[in-house]
Amino acid sequence: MTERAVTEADLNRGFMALADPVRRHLIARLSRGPATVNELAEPFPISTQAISKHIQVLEQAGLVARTREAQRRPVHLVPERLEAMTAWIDRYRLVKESQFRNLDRLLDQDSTPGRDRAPDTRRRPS
Amino acid sequence: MTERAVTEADLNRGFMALADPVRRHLIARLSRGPATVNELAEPFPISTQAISKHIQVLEQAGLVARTREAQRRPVHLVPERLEAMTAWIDRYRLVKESQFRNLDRLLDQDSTPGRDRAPDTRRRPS
DNA sequence: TGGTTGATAAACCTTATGGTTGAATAATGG
DNA sequence: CCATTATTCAACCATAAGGTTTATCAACCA
Repeated sequence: MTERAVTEADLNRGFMALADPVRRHLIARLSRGPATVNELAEPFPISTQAISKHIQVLEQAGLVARTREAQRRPVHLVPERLEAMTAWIDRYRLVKESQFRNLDRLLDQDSTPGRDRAPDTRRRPS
Repeated sequence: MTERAVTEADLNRGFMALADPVRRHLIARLSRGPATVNELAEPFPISTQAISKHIQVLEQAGLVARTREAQRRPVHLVPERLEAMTAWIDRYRLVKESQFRNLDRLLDQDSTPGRDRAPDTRRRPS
């Protein structure tokens, strides 16, 4: 079924697509079923053209697809790319707190012999 | 435990942060343990200042945090925000194929489903 | 056929992003 | 103190992102 590998560019476009709140709302709406551009645009205070552009962004990210229904172009969700994105995140989100604890040791073996621990002199907020 | 709710702006910054391949590589590197800015910058063909800015983006997204170790500012991963992002995606990626099958029926009955609210998510003016 | 509906295209504007270089800041170690 | 190391700040530049408005395309229907 054309299981093309997810590229870096796919992740760029995928995460960029989800970085916009309008597009996240569109995803949420489409998770309840397909909708046309006008239907999707209705709740938003921006123009239909802007929504159309958002849908193009989602489509190029592989998150949605469009079909043809008379004059309308119903949009529906394509969940596979979302799965690939969670798969990416899940590789890195399972980090143990102990890695933070290893901080001093990791830095010590680098170059500096400073055994005395650093005082908590974080930069003063301006 | 400082369990502040994840806001829309948090998701904006979080997904935007992951939309850049350099920052994703930084996340991958940091998932293996903390590192300083110079260490993080070393594999990349761009300036250390650029990496520093990337780290600031990740920090403002809540994905990493910095401590102080002598002159160095070791960076470590903060996995909680990544978890929140997968949680967001997981709400919508579990879409049945049947929803696509319902396409024609949904469009025929001219229903405008789920008019819950109009989210005003316009880009904020300066 | 021609009008209406649904959606996109094109041109444009403003702001954000990601990079650069050069200078400044902070802490360490002679 | 002073030089060195690590990092950030500041100014600048090119391009992309998100919005607008106007115009165009495509398909239905009266």
